[in-house]
Amino acid sequence: MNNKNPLIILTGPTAVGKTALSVKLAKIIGGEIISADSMQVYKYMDIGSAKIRPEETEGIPHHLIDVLDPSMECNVVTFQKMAKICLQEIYNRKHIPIIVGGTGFYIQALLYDINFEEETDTSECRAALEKIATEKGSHYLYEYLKKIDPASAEEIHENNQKRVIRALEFYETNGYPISVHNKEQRRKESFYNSCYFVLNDEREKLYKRIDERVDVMLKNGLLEEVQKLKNMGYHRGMVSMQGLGYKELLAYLDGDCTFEDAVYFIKRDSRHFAKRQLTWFRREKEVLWIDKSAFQDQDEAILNFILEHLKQKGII
RNA sequence: GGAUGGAUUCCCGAGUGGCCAAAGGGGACAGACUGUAAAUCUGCUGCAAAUUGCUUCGGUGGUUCGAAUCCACCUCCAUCCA
Repeated sequence: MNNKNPLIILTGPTAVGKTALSVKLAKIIGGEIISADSMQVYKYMDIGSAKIRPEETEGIPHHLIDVLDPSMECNVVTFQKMAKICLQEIYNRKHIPIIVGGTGFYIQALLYDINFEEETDTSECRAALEKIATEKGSHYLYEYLKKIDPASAEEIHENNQKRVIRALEFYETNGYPISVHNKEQRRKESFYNSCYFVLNDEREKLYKRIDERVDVMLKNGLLEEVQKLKNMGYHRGMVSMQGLGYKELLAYLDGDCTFEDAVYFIKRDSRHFAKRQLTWFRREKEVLWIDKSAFQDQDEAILNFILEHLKQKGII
């Protein structure tokens, strides 16, 4: 048998219907939900991040939602740390953890227990590199990367300044190339006895649902929510305000585009985001795809499929 | 009824005789991703095949060695004058 701890992952592109399904699943198997969502971690960002409402949880514990102030910066490492603590507590309660959310990178970090080097504050180093980039151009930085870490330079496109800077930053704070670190971490096997489900639907239906959901969010007061955040002092420079729906509406409120444009951008970028999520999940190993249309959108049938696999794995 | 402007590849839009399957943008599609990941970045987009061939620029004819580009007529759209 398997002496690894059980872990269920239920993910999929934005707006497929993860949340509703996850609550049903949790009720059946006695699970607790850990959100793997880079925006739902933040407080006050309720409508735009499609956060579950208290009355919808039906008593199922939800973790890592509303835990950070939007002025803080959430990243994979902080997520991983918080999630591991949650997991331990859930195991202590003899419950089964269900990871629900669309941030593939966060899920990966947790599932493979990727080891991130302990780094002290790198913001100074990063700022210095960003300064060089604006002064001397990103090409200059890329040439530098070629010298100190040719393997990374090979993989990272010159135009991808953020990742070039991160590779440089890693080298300067840890003293060895990030490509070496990544190579080691890539070899890892799943740390848990896991079942990784990706809920998906026909592209056309998914896109339609995304567009409609944006309209619903607007109707439910998304603009007011963003205005409130703006009034509280949160601004576009913050990581939290990079979220879909937030950055566009902030641009509108700052007078950089019309309201119609902002809505158009939110819808379009959400669709693009869904595509990127799908690309990510396709690359993950041992993923169980759930095509909603193959189940005629019947939650019961989908749940049976899930339960079947959980039994096979000995999780339930 | 008259005058003028326009109709370009999925969309917007450049192109005004050869260097044009046609700039650029958008969308669509595909991909990368290991401390910003709802971020950031890349590729691709007429059809079929090794260098090539075939079908495209509202329609039909014409001029020309050669036309998306010039001419004629027609259709539709926009604005203006009646």
